[in-house]
Amino acid sequence: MHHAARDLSHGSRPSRRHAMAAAMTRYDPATIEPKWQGFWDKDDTFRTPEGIDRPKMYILDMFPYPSGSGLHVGHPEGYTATDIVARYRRATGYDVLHPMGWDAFGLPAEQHAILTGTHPRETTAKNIETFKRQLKMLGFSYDWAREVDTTSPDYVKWTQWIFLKLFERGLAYQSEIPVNWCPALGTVLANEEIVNGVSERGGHPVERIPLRQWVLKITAYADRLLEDLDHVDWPNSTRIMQQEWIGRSEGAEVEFDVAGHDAVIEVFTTRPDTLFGATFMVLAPEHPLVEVITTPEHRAEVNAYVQQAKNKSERDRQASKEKTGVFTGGHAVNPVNGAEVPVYIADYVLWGYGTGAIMAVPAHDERDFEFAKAQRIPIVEVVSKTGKPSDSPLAEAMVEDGTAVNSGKYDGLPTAEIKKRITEDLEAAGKGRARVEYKLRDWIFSRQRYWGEPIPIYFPVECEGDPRAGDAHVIRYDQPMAVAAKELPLRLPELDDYKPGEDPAGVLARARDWRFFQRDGRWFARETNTMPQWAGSCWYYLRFVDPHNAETLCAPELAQRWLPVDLYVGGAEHAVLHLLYARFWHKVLYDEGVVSAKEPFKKLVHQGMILGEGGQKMSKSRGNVVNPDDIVAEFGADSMRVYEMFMGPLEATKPWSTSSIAGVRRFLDRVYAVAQRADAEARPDAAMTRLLHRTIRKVTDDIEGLRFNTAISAMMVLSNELMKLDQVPAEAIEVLAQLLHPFAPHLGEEVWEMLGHRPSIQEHPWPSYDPALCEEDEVEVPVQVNGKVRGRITLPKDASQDQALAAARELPNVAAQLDEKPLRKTIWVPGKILNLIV
RNA sequence: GGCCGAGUGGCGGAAUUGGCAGACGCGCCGGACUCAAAAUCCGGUGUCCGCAAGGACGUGUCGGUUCGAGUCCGACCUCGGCUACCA
Repeated sequence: MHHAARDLSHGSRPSRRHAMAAAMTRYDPATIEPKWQGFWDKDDTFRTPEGIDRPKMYILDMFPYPSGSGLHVGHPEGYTATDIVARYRRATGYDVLHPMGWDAFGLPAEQHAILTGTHPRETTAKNIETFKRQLKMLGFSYDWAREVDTTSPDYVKWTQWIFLKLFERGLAYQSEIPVNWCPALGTVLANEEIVNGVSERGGHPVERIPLRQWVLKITAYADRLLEDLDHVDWPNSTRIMQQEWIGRSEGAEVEFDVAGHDAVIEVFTTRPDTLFGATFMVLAPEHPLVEVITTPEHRAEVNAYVQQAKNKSERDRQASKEKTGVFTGGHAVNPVNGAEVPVYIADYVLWGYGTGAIMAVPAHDERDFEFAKAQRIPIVEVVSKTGKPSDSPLAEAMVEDGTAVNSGKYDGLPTAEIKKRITEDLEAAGKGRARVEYKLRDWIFSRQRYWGEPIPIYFPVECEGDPRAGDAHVIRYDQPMAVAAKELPLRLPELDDYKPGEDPAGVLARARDWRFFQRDGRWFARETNTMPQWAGSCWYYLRFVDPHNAETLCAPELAQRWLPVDLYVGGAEHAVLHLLYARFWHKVLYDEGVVSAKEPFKKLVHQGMILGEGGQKMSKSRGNVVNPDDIVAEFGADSMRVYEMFMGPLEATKPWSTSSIAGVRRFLDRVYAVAQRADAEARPDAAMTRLLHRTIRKVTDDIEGLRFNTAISAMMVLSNELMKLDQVPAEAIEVLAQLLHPFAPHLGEEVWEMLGHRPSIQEHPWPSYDPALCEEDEVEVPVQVNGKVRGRITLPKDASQDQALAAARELPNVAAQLDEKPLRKTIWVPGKILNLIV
């Protein structure tokens, strides 16, 4: 244990007499919590140290979107967890970076602006103020000098700077692509922002129209994003989700000549080994060859199907799993055997993946099997488990590996082998080659909104007069030009009206004075799209490292000092999108030389959801929302913090219980009460010494393992034992205060001060334990007969089997059993159990 | 349908490596203090049988491995989250 921490030389030394004589004061969080929050502010207790001689620890929360409704009880869960680790690490000699900021661009403030005319900037500032007040009220040890706000011009400048780097590297490009246009929201949505065919926010219908968009080439980083998942300490489920999202698959592209046309249908398949079983082909309805190969007698039917597929919303496509499609009348030639197979169109083939066309092998693909059944297309088995073709027709698709059959010269080869051989042969014949496909698509990066970062690009304008006056003009979108870095940030124009218009160019298109400008006598037009909300959160962890740097987004030596983030805590809902986008930008910045760590977040933990009292999701409509302001007013911030950590494992979903938080408050009341009885003369006896050491060990280990619920339980046990003492050793209270302070920092500081020490408690070294003092001299060991406990014996901790057996024979219960039957076997696990088999 | 996770008292949960199931807290019951109540403190509290000593049963279900299973293996049931025609 650290003896320096017991220096009682200054301040009032609490004596037993003193404590007994003075009237006991009640624990009053409403007084002590503001007191210590004021002290921390004045003392600058949580400023991030700037030296480099001590080990560093970067502990980060997913920063919140400051919504109008203020903090939810779910927020403090993760924030308390990281705060405990931050305070614990400071006390154990680390330089800690623990910052907080605001992901403040976003639709709600803009929607509010549309309704009320209030500028989103004002709404956002007000909401930030509320959030910050609430976070301060909870006593989190953030270094507020590093606060960042993604909407501040200073921050936007660097978000735009990163965009320019992406543009320079060819990773940001424009594309005229069918996008998810949501008329109600007046914007385009990313695939991820659509759930069940309607917008994630608001549930509005979404239609697909072709529009010019900015797209980020995240697919160029697919392999690195995949491979580096092996080097992060993340929840397995999250790594799997990212792997599946990236969706790498190895296969081959194969060319099928179209019979009677000078055209080729290119397909991607992961099963080139099943080529001999390809009994038909399917094109996506959007495939350009549909026009070419459709025969006159099928044209009407095909056109109708294409039209129907176009009108079908994503939701309708998903609603039915039934395989529909029509025959085009065209045929294609299988390159391995020259067979002519019919070509269909069907909407189960997606235009956005692979080549938008497949070779269909009904015998070995469930979807093709269903389609073939519906269309009465022959099914040819080319893989079998036994190495021989089946006697009866297949009842379902056989999708597993096996041995090739009905495949000409490849018969008898195992699946892996024929895949390789057939791909090589196709390549030699110029009819195919190995190919890797990803589910991951490039990231549609533009939004037609106001409250986002303007994309720092402009275009030449061909115009006879003044485009601001509405004179006819042509914007040369094919000649995008980067805004000069020294002109950043490119600020948003002021508007009177934020309503989305019918113009898919976005709200900013209406700000003509902003949009058009003249330079050297020529007109130019700014990009009117803004960035999606993800942009700011892609790199905020980096800005926290060097938040006020005006020269660069983050000095490389500081990035080197602090990155990667050692512990990142946030909701599982960001398992894919935010975490994948941030990793992508990080890797670009790595290539750019800004950061030297390959991955931004080393260890990641998702806190679980907090449900309402009844076990239901908290929601306004259920009326079961718990407001942190109310809880703090009634029980105090420390009770709220300790309760949220005591509810259960950090990662678990768990229901709120107001009577349980009252129990936690009683625990803190008792700590405060017993602290007033601290006696500097009293010494802990052997049993208390052992308990102290064991508690230090348990709490230390549990904090490191993020098992806060069991750490709190151990401290409750300690305080219960201290309550029983007539004379309470001050050194025991010191230990309790130190162990408790990361969880209940205000009470920790208060007790520390009551003991006569100078604040802050976290500047005093964390207590250490002696493993030898944790051990009992004697252990109580259960005695089993035939696996059932029949009694207990108390033995020295290193007792032998013979000693144990002798002691066991003394137990009447055991002796009776042993008298009846002979002892056949003895199992002795020292210190754990004695099991006698009779 | 696929993937991931979880099923333990009235409730939240504990048991980190196969070794006393139910730590700690809530709730409930009893007691002390009080004229009384609240607060606080003390004791009890898995279920069943028993006056008791004690015994039987018990970690979603069924089976297996083991001296011994909440923990390991196999099959299944239920709940939650994510995902959903990616060739």
